[in-house]
Amino acid sequence: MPELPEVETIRQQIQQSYLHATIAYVKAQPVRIFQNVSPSRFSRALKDKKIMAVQRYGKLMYWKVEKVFPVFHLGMSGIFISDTSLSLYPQHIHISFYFDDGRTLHFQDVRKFSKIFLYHQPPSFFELGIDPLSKNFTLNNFKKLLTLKKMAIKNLLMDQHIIAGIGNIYANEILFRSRIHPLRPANSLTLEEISDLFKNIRAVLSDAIDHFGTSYTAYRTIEGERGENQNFLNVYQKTTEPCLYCGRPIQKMIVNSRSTFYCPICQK
DNA sequence: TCTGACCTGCGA
DNA sequence: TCGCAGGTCAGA
Repeated sequence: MPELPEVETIRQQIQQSYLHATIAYVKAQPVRIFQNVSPSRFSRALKDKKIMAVQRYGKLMYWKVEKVFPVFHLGMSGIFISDTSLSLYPQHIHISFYFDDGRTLHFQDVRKFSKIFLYHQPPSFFELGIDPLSKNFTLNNFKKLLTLKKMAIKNLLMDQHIIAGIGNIYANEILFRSRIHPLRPANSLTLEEISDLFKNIRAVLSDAIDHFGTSYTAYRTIEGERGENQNFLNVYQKTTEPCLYCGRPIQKMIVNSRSTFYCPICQK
């Protein structure tokens, strides 16, 4: 599920509602999503601790909980839901955070592709590429990432080791807005195309955050509400619908085992 | 570079 | 019943 805009929406909501809240205790179920920590150790490490910060890097969200740092990768279907919306989604709850003010925040994941880590120092994310909404993501740095890379531009945009945060929905939308064919080798883009693509990466992701993310299937905000960005998509899941620019039908193909939507007329 | 595996639910 | 779904990784 969640790409950068959905994770950022969730991060903002958790920060708004739970920053400086104290976790009284945690109930964590024995599921495969725990990576470098057992559910019981995870629960013990957070008990009676205060959330000091809620951060995001790429598709990862992490909290500073006094001296420990839980890190959440939401996989395809991970969501956080508050106790007020729990009745809407009561199944597949893997972690419940009980706060000392009586509130509860639940982590749910139907498909169990999420990954939970716990660190005792600030995570570095050295294995990930540049976060496209960070200060480090400059046009010059982006140019350097593209040169010498023969791989298809869509694969490059989705490669988390190169750029951290873009998934299938937004890769499709960014390339459509930039009028670049998904299979173009990255090193074949002109300077003008690179500049346009750079702007559109930030614009598409920022617009999606403004719309609280895309709810195509599972994604919900912590209050159980759908995002709104699905109402603003131009190509994703729009096969046979008319292209915004030329009116010819949007087409679908498979790239790197992922459904890819594009306009064969406008995207060169 | 590609495929299958990991999971569950939904719609055709 | 089958294919597909916002992700990632190991192995061929």
